[in-house]
Amino acid sequence: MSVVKERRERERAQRHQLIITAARELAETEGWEAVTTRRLAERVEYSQPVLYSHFSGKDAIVRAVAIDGFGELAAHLRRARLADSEPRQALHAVCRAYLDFAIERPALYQAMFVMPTDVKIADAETPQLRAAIDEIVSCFRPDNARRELFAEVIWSALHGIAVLADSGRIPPHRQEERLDFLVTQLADTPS
Amino acid sequence: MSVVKERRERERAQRHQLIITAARELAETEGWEAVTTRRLAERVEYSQPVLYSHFSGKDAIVRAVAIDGFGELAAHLRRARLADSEPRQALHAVCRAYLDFAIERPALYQAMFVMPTDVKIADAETPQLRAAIDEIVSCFRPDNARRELFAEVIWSALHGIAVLADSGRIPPHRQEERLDFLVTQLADTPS
DNA sequence: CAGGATGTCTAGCGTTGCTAGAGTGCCGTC
DNA sequence: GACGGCACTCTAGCAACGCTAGACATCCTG
Repeated sequence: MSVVKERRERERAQRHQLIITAARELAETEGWEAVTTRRLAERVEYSQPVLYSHFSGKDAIVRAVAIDGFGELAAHLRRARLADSEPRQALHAVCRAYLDFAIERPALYQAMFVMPTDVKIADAETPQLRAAIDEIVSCFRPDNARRELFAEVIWSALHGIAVLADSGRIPPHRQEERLDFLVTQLADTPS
Repeated sequence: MSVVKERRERERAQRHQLIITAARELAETEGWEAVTTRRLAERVEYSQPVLYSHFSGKDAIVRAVAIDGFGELAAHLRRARLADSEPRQALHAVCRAYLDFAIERPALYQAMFVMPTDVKIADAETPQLRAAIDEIVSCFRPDNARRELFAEVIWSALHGIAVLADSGRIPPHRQEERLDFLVTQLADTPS
């Protein structure tokens, strides 16, 4: 492979990422309804069709943003978990980190978890998402046979709290109180 | 007011509801992305502009469907709660009823809780939604000072379980197990 | 230096939510 | 009972959307 081709591919990869970050920034500042292919193309200073040489369509761009987000979420949760060694506090820290992540990047969080994408099971298909959830699982002892189930329920609760607060359906204050209650009740498990 | 005018208004109210139910049926059979103003107009056998004489726009139609859903959800939960007199079992029954509702009418549930509407705080503005949530609150003893908070967290968890299962992010089987765990852990509260 | 492949752009298609203005028919008044 | 006016509905069209075809330019290869 020639040197030129390598450079081309490198530039292409850069532009690929540029599109993703541009879409994300546009969504974070003006909301996803403002992310149109025209505005996005203008933002990356190319014409519309180049978007389609990188992604199969707009949905694929949103999905790419979401996958980026999964990786960041996993890192964010891992950092929180390792900061506290006590398992009980670790769960608390991870849960708080999850809610912080959702609240500080609402648009990114939407792309990851509420917008209609076909990112399915939190498993092999998207290892970053699997890794993020595993951070919750890891807060329980390895010999806990039901820790997978516990993590699913805690994740669900966190997700519910995040989206219902974001849409104003539950009052945004008292999030800390809700978090305390959730962890207190779900942390000490019978088994 | 003349008799004719009354009849007109009655017919108009009927058509109003016809639009709402048509939108809902279309969404439930083909998904919300298939609900366009043209298809909806064709379905109610009128031209597009009549929709705008009833609703300010498509969003308002979705919101009307959602509000209808809130009322149904409230009735559904109330029925479940009153079937069991034991408070502990009542909470279990209400939670199961909530998940059933979400799973059996996914499109309606989406309009109510995931699509971007400006239905805000679960309070005065939309009494039907408030009534639905109060069914969860009512599962706790009136002298429980924190029952409002408990209900919010349980609602959040139920919502999370519902949407993550619907989008295939957590395996759809074992919903019963998750429900059991949730109720067992959150039902007996310290206070 | 020509030929071909690669890559980008202009232009446009079909569909979307929504609206203006024409047309129609029904009502209440004299 | 004819008529003027009003309420109502429809046809037609706008701007913006996601997406694509085909022309044009640019660069590497033989």
